Amino acid sequence: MHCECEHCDINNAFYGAIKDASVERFCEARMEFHVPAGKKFINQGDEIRNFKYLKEGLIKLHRIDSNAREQIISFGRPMDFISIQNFFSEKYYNYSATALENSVVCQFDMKVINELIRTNGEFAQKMIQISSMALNKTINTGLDLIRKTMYGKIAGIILFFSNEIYKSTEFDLPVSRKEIGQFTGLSIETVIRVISEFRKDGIIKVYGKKIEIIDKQRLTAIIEHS
Amino acid sequence: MHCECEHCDINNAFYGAIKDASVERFCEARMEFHVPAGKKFINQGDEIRNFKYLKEGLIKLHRIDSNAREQIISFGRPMDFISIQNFFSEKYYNYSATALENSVVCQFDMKVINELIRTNGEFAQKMIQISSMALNKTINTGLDLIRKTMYGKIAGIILFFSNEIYKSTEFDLPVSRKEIGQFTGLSIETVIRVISEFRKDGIIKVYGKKIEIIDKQRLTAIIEHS
DNA sequence: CGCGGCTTTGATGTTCATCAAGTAAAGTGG
DNA sequence: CCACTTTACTTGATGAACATCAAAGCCGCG
Repeated sequence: MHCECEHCDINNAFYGAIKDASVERFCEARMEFHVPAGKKFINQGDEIRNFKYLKEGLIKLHRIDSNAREQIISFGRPMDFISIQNFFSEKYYNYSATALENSVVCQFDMKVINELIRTNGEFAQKMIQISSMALNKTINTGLDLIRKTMYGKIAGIILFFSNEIYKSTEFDLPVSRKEIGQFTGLSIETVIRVISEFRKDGIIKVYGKKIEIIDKQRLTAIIEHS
Repeated sequence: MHCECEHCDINNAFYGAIKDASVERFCEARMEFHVPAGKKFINQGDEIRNFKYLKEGLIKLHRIDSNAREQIISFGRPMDFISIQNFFSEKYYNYSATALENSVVCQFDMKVINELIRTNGEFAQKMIQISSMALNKTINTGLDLIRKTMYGKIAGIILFFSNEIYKSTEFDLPVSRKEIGQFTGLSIETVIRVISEFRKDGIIKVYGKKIEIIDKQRLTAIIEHS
């Protein structure tokens, strides 16, 4: 049987550490499945049985906070490791994962990953590096969210989708106003009001979910000085 | 030469993975130094040359945010890995570290750590686990801080020092009102006002830096419901 | 059709920052 | 040792940032 992993993007970026024979083993332990937009595929409280990463699509990681409010932790893109957050330190997921767009998820048995870490030093190093990057990113985005005003927060998430996800000044928002609120910590109404103000000020154009950025420089300035 | 690491707390919790001969090597690569309270021993922008952990004392990790404001990221306790945050993914520190109490820091050369990860699977696994726990903790405390009201935030930090650091209902705050503001995202005046209110309501007693918790239950309730 | 969820706008009130002013404590130089 | 600055702390007054409540339009879906 031919192994598809050899041609996978992930392989080049990450499994480069795994040589020849190991790739075969890895491949066999792999399972790939499609998740339609809107479907939740990890439930907060689920036992962690395997290691998942996102091959294609867009997802959100979210949880119920101590006040029983839904809260979005982060967005996941292709190449992101979905399970990294507490895979190695907890027994149960303390967050849920839901697809925002049709997505493809790959997963491996825990044992295979753990064995690789123990037996393949290069692999272990890569893993630590990725975990470290994730921590770093989380700290930065988290800390930034604390201090910014509502304008800075909304400008930030618009530019995030524009720059990081869609690489275009015109795109369909993959999240509802409510979800933007859940991510930024703002109420729905505040989210809507800020978006409306940006529209009235000619910074963006809005057609329902569709956003067109008119004055990117001003959006950036709002973030900086907020 | 006799190796002191054998009797170090850290050794039991972490270096248990390192057997016999390796401990010697580890020990030789180790450097230990004292940091007096108030002294900054890592500067944001410094090159990362070695791996540090806190042996004794209390420190803060802090940074200058995008608005040139000082911001406290987290507090570090004995057994905490100071360098974990971006040791494995960045070349320069993106945060500073300052001692809040007289502290003792141990450090190792990067090469030794990296070599151990590559050659000692068990060590690598421990490292990933610790990194994962740090990420997990950061996410939880960070996300919690976003949503809470000023009462919840202040109650939270008081209970943090009481429960996690000093294990007592009576202790000297190791941070100024200003630093509490830098950690919680509140202004100094707000911090002071909330502390005053807690005092007037008979929840705590305050003598300058000294805090005595009178009604712990109520403090906890404030956090929960805030 | 009617129902529920998402969106929008307005009115109102709470939470919090900022400005201003003053006190206390602690170091600094003569 | 005292005048002197500096730093931490405190309180009040004011306004800005934001949540909440209420009402209504829109849209997809059974």
